[in-house]
Amino acid sequence: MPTSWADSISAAENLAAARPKSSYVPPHLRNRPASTDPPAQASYAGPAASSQDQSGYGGPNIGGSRWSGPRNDFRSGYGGGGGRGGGWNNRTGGWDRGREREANPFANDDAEPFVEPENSGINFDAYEDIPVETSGDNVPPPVNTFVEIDLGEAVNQNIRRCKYVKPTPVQRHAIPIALAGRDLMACAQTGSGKTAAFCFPIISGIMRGQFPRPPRPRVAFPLALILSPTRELSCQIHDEAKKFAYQTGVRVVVAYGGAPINQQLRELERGVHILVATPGRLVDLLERARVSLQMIRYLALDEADRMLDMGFEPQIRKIVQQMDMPPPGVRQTMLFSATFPKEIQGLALDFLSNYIFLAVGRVGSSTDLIVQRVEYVQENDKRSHLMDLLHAQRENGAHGKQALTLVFVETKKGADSLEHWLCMNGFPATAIHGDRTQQEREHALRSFKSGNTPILVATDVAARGLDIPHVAHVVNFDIPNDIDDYVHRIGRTGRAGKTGLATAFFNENNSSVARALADLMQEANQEVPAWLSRYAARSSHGGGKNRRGGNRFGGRDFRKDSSFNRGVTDYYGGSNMSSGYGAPGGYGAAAYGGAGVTSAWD
DNA sequence: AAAAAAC
Repeated sequence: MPTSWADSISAAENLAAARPKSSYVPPHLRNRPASTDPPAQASYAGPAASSQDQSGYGGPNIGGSRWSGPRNDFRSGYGGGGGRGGGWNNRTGGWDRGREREANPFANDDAEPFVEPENSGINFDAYEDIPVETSGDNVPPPVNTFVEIDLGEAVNQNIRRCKYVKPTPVQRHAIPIALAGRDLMACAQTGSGKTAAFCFPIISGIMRGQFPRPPRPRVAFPLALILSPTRELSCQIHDEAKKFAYQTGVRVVVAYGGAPINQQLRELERGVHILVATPGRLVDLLERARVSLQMIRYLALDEADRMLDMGFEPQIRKIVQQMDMPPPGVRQTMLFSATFPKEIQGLALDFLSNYIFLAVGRVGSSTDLIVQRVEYVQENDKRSHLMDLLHAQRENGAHGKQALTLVFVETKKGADSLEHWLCMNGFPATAIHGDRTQQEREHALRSFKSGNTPILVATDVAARGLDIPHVAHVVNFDIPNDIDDYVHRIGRTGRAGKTGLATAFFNENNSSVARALADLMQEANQEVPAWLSRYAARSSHGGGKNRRGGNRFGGRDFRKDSSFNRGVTDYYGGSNMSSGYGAPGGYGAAAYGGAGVTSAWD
């Protein structure tokens, strides 16, 4: 009986030699010339395995629990050999044809409307000193290159297609941890490359692993679940994951609210390995019994602190603890959060098993890539001041296109009225916020990304995680009351090692964040206006919620606190602190490639 | 106080 894809491969090759017209060929071998014959009986778990062979979750470290018991009831496999629905290839007739029909997710990458200015190569130096801290039991050592991690040829090829040259700090540490099968609590911000950090190990694990067939048709049994707080973020993770999984045979499906559910249901019925979802829609699908979590082996929660802020905790706990998802230890869980407050610590305790803690220093604010400006602007002068800024940068556009400007406001109403006002005054603006329909939201985002509408007015729906290349300028028209939101907002520019500009309109209404703002700017080596320092000194109620006590990280491993001591001496093993990439000789300049090379910063 | 999210 095949126990892994590797075994399946040799079995398939033997079969191919004997019966060239009707052999099963594992998906990742199918670009081999000799293996292009149509499979007669595609099976996800292996070649024509009998139902007796489908033994539970099968992992070596999982035996003994009810989750690994023999399953005799699986019929309709991922390969789509039997049953209606539930399979992969009911529509396309076979793996190969399915693969041919897989849209090329890289197709639009060359259609960029923007021309890179010269000398815009990635500023890797800016990341050299990003501090990284790990702690936990037997932490796998970090890697320095993608080559060291063998993710398989198909994934390696996708890494090249993505033009990733070297892993980011969070990837260097998180990928080996995840590949070792360990649970992970990572404090890292968007922009740190974490999407790839959790996608690569999941894809690799699904390719290598052996899984039972889905037990029922018309119900989706994903092997991996990725939860994220906003619809747009889910879309973005889905788009990226499809690139990483291109031609691996691993199928990625996204489900989120605001969009017609029927199309999502059809996609799910065609088979799904990795499901990316927002919590609300997923709960809906679970209650309709169209998705089952009983085969989940990988769970990733992105922007966990944001999800809790948004009141998702009940839904998340329902999904993770009250449906049919395997418990911690059986599944592998990765929890990503920009900060590590009590509530997240609680989730970590409940969702993770003997996890490794990983903290990566702040990206957006701690580098010099983003020039931060604060200007004193009275409430009534904000619009005309914004107009001045927009006029001033009109000349900066290339090829008749204006540089992209993202304007953050506090309220949905404010977003509507500012968009309207800009348009009335001849500025090509659009807006995105939670009261717009999903269609409007996606249209606004596309129009902005393409440069057709180079001004986007947004609420915090767009503050976190969204990766919009080429945003030259972020304007905090209204300064958020939470300095973390400010950090996330300005992080929409200065992406992928490019420089960016962030301007904030400050007045009396913002005095409560004056201190935090001044400190943050100082930490990022920005010029702090004297008047802001005076505000900061005046409202010196420091030590507020967002003071981090000089910690450059979003949080620390609370298990190391003396108050969290369960009497297990040295159980959590050593703590490693590594600053930057270590030996400078480790990275030849040649590795960075020429101009236009992008890194794996997401 | 506002933002986000299922129908």
